[in-house]
Amino acid sequence: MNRAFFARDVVTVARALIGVTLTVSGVGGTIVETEAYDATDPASHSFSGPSARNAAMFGPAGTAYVYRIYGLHHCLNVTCGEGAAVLIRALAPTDSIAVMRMRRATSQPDALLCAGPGRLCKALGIDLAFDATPLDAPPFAWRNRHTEPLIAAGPRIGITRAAEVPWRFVLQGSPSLSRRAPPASRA
DNA sequence: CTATTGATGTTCT
DNA sequence: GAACATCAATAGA
Repeated sequence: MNRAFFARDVVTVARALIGVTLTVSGVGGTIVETEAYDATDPASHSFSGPSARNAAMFGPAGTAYVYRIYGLHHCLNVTCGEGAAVLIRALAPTDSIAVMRMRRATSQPDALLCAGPGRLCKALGIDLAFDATPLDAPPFAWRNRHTEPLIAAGPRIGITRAAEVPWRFVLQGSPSLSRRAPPASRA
């Protein structure tokens, strides 16, 4: 993935990331769930303008936006410029699964090691030190998908404002989603 | 299987 | 103070 890949419409990027494989220092998997947020969106951290926390969202496309949520967990986004970003919500583990299992300290099946934004960050070792760092350079690495995935769209998870906007995208049928696929699917 | 609750700290009003 | 792009453990059907 190069910088131009991320510097597009945020919904386009959110859909284009499904099926792409992301690793951090060689640990990771295939992206199966994303959500789009932009500056005109009441649910977005960027809606009320720049702040100390969301500065990365207003920086260049192709950087990480990492924030702490509920005091306990982290969430990873890829920025698309102009206050827009895609939240990476779930991966299907493929690379260095043993490392992810150790970091997560769980007996859950492999498929669930990165099934959720907080779980994903813990498995990949992502914390606030990664905020505002470039995504087109180590430790980040990307592998393009080679076939067009079957994507379903639905409402985003865990928000209260703009709760009906269908900007959550999932790889249909994946066992690694943070929740089941939305009922209404759209290609 | 679904529903509920506690943990925990930063950001925003 | 309240809200928060969450998770794991527990209780009940």
